[in-house]
Amino acid sequence: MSTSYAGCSISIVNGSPMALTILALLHYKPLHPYGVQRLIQQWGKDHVVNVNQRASLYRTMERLRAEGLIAVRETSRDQAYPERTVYEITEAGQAVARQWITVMLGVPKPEFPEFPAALSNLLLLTPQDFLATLDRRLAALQERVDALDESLSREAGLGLPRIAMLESEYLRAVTAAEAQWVRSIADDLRDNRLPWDAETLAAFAEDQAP
Amino acid sequence: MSTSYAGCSISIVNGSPMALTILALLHYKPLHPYGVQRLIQQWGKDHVVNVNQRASLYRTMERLRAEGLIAVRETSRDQAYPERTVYEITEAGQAVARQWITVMLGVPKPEFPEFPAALSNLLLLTPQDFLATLDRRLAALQERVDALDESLSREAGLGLPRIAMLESEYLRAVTAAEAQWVRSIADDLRDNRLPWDAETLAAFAEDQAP
DNA sequence: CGTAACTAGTTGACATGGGACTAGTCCCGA
DNA sequence: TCGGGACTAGTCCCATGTCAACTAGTTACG
Repeated sequence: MSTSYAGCSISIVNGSPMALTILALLHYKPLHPYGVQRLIQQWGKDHVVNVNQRASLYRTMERLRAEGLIAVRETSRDQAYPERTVYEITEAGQAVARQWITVMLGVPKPEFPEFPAALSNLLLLTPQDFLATLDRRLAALQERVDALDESLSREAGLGLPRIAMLESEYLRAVTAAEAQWVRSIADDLRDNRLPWDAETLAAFAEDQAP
Repeated sequence: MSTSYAGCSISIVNGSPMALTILALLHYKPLHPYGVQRLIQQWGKDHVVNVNQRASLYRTMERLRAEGLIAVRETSRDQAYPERTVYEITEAGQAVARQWITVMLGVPKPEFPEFPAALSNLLLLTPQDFLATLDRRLAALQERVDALDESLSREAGLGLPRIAMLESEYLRAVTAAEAQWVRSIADDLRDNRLPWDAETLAAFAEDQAP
């Protein structure tokens, strides 16, 4: 499951938050899938990895095993509990994890979030509806920022070093920026600094694609 | 394909950038799938909707048709070209589009981008590697901001009203915020304001999960 | 003692994204 | 005039991710 280009063999499996986090946790100690889930929740990382739906978790770990990045250490049956398969990371897994994290950090991935897509189809709404909706979003964003601030100061209170909180710091920064932008647009709209001429737009559309 | 709660029937199909954009374009005029793709590219919206892979486009339109949000207007065969199926929006489609856009604007969707996930597993890297990687990301982000600035000023030059450029404005704002954060972290790291004590972290991990 | 919540893992349906492939048409230059 | 490259239009497969439900045993609580 790997191709080689010019002698440099690269793994085909592409990184994902889920897969990287699993490798990182197994780097720390061998675990069974459910243990991975609990650790992620315990360390409060469930804001960066979607681990609430276990389906992806089990599927991803099976995939990593098939690729040889992790290996079964033991399958222990604790009384009548379902069988737990404990995995450990392989050397290949350690190398790939380092490779993935480098790419994920260094290359911003083009993503297609819903909000800008909705923004580009504003003509379907009235300015009044738009304004009300922006206010709803703003409130939700503000809540998120507050929650991040709280968890940041809680973790700082525990004496955690700053590098251990960078992901929350980052999320806080971009969420706050989004909130600020939304607020400025809402203000412009309220004060009539954002002319809403549906006709001009329609005319442009006619022009461009007859 | 719809459930009703307390008499208020809501559609099961959940919105997506792709689906909303299709409905919006068909609201403007009937089109066949390939025409939708061209129109999106022509209007420069391919930064907010991933339309380069046609597979999703055809699948989504088939789904919308099955749900009754769009309908086949005609299937015309232009000489020896493959058969083109032209779709038009239905009344249900218009209502659902308005509903979707309200939700997509008003409710920030929890997303799990790669960057924070990678940030939370920094221990796999050396500070030197991390710094080099941040610089790569910063350069890429700066390029994006420049490209957005350029397209904004080009569109403004054409006389397009500001509401027609909100999505680029938004992307510019959040991308610039991300770039600024990355730069500040890189600077802190360079000036040793970001202590990198792997041992302290490991000790914490031991404490929390024995 | 019963029921609710937790532990663990599984399954199926469905959506998205990337890449490749077919197959015909049109244009441009050697 | 012939061949290559670009465009038109649609299809298929694979990998991955998300949601929701289902099983089935365990612990806790009233």
